[in-house]
Amino acid sequence: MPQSRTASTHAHVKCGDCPIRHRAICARCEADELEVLNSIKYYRTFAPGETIVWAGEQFSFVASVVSGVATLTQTLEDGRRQVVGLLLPSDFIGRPGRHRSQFDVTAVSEVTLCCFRRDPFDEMLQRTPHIGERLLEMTLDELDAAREWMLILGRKNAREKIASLLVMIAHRDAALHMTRPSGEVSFELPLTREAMADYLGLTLETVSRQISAQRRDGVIELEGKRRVRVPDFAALVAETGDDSDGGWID
Amino acid sequence: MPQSRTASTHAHVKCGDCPIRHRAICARCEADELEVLNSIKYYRTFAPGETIVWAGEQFSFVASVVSGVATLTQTLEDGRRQVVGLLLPSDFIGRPGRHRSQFDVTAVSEVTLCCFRRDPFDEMLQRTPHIGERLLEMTLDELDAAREWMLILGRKNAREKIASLLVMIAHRDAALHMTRPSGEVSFELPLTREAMADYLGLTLETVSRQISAQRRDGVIELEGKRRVRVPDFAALVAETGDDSDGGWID
DNA sequence: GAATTTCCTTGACGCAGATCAACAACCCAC
DNA sequence: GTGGGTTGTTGATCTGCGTCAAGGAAATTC
Repeated sequence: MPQSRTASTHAHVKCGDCPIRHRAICARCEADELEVLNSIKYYRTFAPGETIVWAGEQFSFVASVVSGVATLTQTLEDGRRQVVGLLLPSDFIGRPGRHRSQFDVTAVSEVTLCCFRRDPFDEMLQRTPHIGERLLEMTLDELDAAREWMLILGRKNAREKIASLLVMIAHRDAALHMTRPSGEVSFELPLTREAMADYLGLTLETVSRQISAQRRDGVIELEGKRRVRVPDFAALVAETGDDSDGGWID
Repeated sequence: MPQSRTASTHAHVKCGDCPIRHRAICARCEADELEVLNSIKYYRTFAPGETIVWAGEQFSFVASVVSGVATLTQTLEDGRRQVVGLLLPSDFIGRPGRHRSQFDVTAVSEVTLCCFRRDPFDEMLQRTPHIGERLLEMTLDELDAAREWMLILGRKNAREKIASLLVMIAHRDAALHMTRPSGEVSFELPLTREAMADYLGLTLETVSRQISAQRRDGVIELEGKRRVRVPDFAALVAETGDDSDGGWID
């Protein structure tokens, strides 16, 4: 896995009531644009399992995830499903010039979005080239993440896949508190066994078995079904088959 | 697979001696910028198997592929390898703000690049926002392609994977002549069996067996080892397991 | 608090694809 | 020509994970 990524050099806008920072909007534009942002935004909440956008659907807004977890999925005609992206708080939905979604966007937990109406947002983009640059940067991060996931899907065995997923979630979780995971780590698993399976190209039974195996081997501990405690993060990373812990970014 | 993608609405620059169109550079800027482009470009050729950029290496240029085929690859510490992207003629290497490659870029056949020196290219980008928009658009195309490939890697069986690869190559091949594949189609396979395996998350033996099987079943015909004739393209598409032939773009 | 539903775990078994191995076809060097 | 390297094909065998099946734990509904 790539060791170091281009670190983002500037902070991101925190607007109005959102507890997250809007990564799409660079801080250099903050003073001028926050007012515009606040005037065109509204919140929407989706229940677990609810579809946020269907594949092929035109979407009338762009949005940041404020809380909750959503997935991007593709489905084969016979129902086989693949999660191709996770949307966690501060992730962005919708792109300029992409008026239709390529994938189903589905809420996994209860999801709150901070939506911006499309047309005014696009206008703001025209006037504010920094935001376009920031969007390109975020898109490149997503592209890197997708390509890392291709390695996981194509070449790792079930045990390595589970470890890789846990490491990724731990990284994303730590990033929210501006830290990096190390030593003892503990986090919430935001996905069902089935969603994990769909992300990793496995069946839910295999996911369950591998989690049990890692638990037996002392690599992880479970508190309930969803809370994971990792006594030694380096040991979990060693299970991934990578030569480093990857550079999962904010 | 996504059915229709955002079609690019404008043509792309054909500069100097390059037989390809530079997709990164939008035609609206052509008049002003062609001169700059031609003043900062040079050609480089790489032999089959030669590494163009190592993962983690700083690169001093951005480039378009003029001829030949290159791969983006990732390798696990024990040598398992995954191709995470194909670079075909007119594809672009390097991104603003991404000064290091995340992946190994390797020539598969003899590859000629049209390189632009990095600093003047970045300056031109500053002055010409259209190019930035075009780069974002291309990056989004790559992201969509990567996510489609995640479905192939995670959820398709060997036979469907082979069919999907052949369909993709046929689409890319046809796009060079501004057509879409249909009816009888014939094209060159630019990859070895091993490279195909590394792209599809299979072994080379399985690739060979599945190609033989499709040949036995009359879905494809081989002329030599590398030239493929598809008597009925729709029949090949039906082998992919998708509900449509996907929208592989230019 | 009983019934239903959702989510998870574990076992038994089979198969698609990996692995190991032999060989064929073709290239280039000399 | 001959020899050696690269690439591709095919067969035999093994195995990791999918499939099918049963049941447990916890939340939700009535």
